[in-house]
Amino acid sequence: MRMEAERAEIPASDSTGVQPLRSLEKGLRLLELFNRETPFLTMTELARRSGFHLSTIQRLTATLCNLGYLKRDENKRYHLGVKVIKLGFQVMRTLELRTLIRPYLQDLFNVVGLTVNLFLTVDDEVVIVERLEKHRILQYNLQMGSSLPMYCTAAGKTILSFMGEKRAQNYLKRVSMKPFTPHTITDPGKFLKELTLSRERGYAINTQELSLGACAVGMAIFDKEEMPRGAISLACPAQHFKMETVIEKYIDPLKKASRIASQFMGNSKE
Amino acid sequence: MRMEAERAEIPASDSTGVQPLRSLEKGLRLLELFNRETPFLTMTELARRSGFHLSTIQRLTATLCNLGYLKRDENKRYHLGVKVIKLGFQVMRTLELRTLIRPYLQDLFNVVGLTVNLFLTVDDEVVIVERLEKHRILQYNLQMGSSLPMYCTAAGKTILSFMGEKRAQNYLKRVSMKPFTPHTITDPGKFLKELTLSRERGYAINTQELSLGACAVGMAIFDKEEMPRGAISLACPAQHFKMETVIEKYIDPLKKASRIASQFMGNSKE
DNA sequence: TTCTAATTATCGCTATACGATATCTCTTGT
DNA sequence: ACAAGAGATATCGTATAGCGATAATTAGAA
Repeated sequence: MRMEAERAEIPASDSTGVQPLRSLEKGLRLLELFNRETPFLTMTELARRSGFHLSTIQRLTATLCNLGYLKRDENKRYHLGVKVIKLGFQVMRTLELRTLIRPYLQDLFNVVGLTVNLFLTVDDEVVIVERLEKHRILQYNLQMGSSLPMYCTAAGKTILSFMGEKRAQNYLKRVSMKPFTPHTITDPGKFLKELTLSRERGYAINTQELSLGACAVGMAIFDKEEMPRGAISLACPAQHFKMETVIEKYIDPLKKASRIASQFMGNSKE
Repeated sequence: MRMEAERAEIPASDSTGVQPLRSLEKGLRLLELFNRETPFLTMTELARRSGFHLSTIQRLTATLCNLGYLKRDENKRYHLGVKVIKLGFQVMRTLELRTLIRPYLQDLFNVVGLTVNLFLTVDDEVVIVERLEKHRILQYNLQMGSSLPMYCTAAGKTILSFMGEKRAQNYLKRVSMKPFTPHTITDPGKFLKELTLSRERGYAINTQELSLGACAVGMAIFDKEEMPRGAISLACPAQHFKMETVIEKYIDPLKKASRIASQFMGNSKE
């Protein structure tokens, strides 16, 4: 019975008829449990968070440790192994979009003189894939590879706004809207209203919702199916820039860059 | 029979009595096949390179695609998925040594005024875990997370020099010493001689062996078992600096930093 | 077109991964 | 110091998940 419940958490592979490999799925799920909030996890914590049987955790951790994907410290806490880094950076090299769009981002950067970010969607977050930094404003040390929530970033919000009401609502069910600053939107109703507004005008704004003193405007990037896959955002310190003037002055170059990026993703609209 | 041969490639988990999970191992092995030389691989190529049965590849790729760890382009070539990035950067955040040693690397950087790199060993390569860049000299765009061969880097050579004759020889059996420049050492015998020299003086030198115009000196970092686990290196453009004077002037601060790093790794020598 | 190579789908067998349980190792409180 | 409890390891019989073979399909090349 408990076993059934466990299985239920991993939906069957539906994209193809090939049977999915359960232990591989579980192993990767386990790796994903290590994040900013919980970089160190013990066996029982892993069991609790994953829902997997403790014996399963034993086998998974042993295997992952052997391969260098997990390490264990003297307190028997596990953390991700250095080996994972190599994979991570291999992806950065591979990402076609990133290399293709880079010169255009540089152009954008030269024109606007603000921090330029290229985001891609991963699960329920956005990951910085390219970044040209102007001002050091954030509390956080953002860099390429950093992943951020969608509900408090301009990039995430514009992406969500184009995913459709249904999907946005499901997103809100999944995540908890933890307030990063007093400006963080934590009310789902209010958030959905702003998504509508964002979709209508074609861009989303973040006013100090992730980090005090930091504002941004983001425009989505679409693939060939017209689905938002990522976004480009301009970020600036709140005290030196008025968002309205930033938008008025720079929305066109931003639009241009995001359209080019969309084209690189196979989008051919207009 | 063929099955047996396949199994033989994955040695049994020996660190603990727990049985290893074959399909998890295979899945991760598959991901590791994607590297700088071969960022895109088709199913049959994967089968060839891994030695796994084609049916196995089917299952592995399907599972990994579902989870977002692999993507497939329109030509049915697979490449690593964006999801891997998140894991990669989570490691960077987690790495204790990196955060602990950072201020000391900054000190070192201020004193020497050369590019400072912190490397950790991963498999048969060294991975840049922290980097303070002074001169833009390399052909390659090195950055945090980049992985490099050991046989043509100061960091890799000093690490190898302290791993013991036996292990160094095994290393040489595994890797092919592809020449990056005319200065790259490609003769195993000559290389082993230099390792001996490096061990005796306590540091290794790289004279344009990876990239023309780039020199470096590296010192190893040891863990509590006196095993080299990484290295700190100073890099500079060859035409503006004489290696002998660099070493004479800066070997002491470099030694100091690498000793502190060793202490952070639990090493308590002297 | 035909031939070849690669990809996708199907299936029965058995090694494999499963969960339960027992043992061992800690920490914590009395 | 000892007991109690929680957590980590080891063991084991069983069911099933993953295995390889092979067939069917598609895509390219000649």
